[in-house]
Amino acid sequence: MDELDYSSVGWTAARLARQVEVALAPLDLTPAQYRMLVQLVRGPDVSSRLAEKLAVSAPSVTAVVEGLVLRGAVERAHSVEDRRLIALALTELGRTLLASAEEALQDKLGSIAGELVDEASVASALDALKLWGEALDRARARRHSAKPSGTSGTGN
Amino acid sequence: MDELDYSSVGWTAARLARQVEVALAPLDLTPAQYRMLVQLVRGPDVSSRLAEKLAVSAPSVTAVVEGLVLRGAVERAHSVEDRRLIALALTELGRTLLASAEEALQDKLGSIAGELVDEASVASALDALKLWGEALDRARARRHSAKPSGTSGTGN
DNA sequence: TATTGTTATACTCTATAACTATA
DNA sequence: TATAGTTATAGAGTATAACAATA
Repeated sequence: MDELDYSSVGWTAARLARQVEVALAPLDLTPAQYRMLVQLVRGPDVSSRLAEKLAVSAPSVTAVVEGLVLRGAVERAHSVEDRRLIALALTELGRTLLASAEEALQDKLGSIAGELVDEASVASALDALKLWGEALDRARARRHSAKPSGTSGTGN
Repeated sequence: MDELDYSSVGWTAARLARQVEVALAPLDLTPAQYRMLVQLVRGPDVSSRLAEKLAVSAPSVTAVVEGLVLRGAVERAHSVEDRRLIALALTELGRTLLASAEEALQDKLGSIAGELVDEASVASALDALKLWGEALDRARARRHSAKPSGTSGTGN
């Protein structure tokens, strides 16, 4: 009961990553920008927490957000309580952009999944990806609860 | 029988992509370099075909390969028949590097999958990712057989 | 002093356009 | 002329280190 085969998991994830990139390109959206939009559609947040959640450095957040702000998809708002904090929030345009991105991704990944022979396989592939989503959520939760200043660097 | 839920497929793929990046970073390896190594371990190939297979432009291949050549992981060899062609091949160091990368990816993705409650779910998640690998193979085959000069640009 | 966010800097990937070498 | 690959150029994401503003 312990013969789990991880042999191609990295390769497959890396290939899927490239397809995500390809699917978003026509929208002039990068994977990093897409991840930021998804994170923000769940509600406004501050830069430092976004860095944690997205597993990137603080300067990366600044850079990615800057592009989205220039594009009118995200707005910055200084906190009145602690003026060091800057809340980031999606604009309506940002929501529209995200919706387009989701559609593009579903089209692309859907057409890939559609290559599978039977619909049961397709459903299985989709379900499993949902399992990965669940696992990612838990791994993230553990990362943050473990210690605000993780075991190594940004904790990734 | 047609209620497939694609709602979170893009998001999950995008998050997995970042984790791949994070896992490879300690090896000073990027996802693009990793994909190149995997492609080359299957046998030497020429730049133009690699561009197709990896779904990137020709100059991208040049850039990624250049880094790997400088590092001693890949070697270039002019073809004697058609001197325009340059076969790219992994060196022993390249194979070692790839092995390390696979290990790092399996560790990282394994620890994420390990967050799932029961082992059956973990097995299911791994199996499903294998399904995606299969789907990606078929989509690639279709892309190439369709037409050497695809429907749009490089075919992505 | 500690924290939040940005700026400075450097490197890689990506693409398009232009160029070289070969066919 | 057409093809394979590179070079030129530009834009974006990433990181670390240094800095500013605020606490």
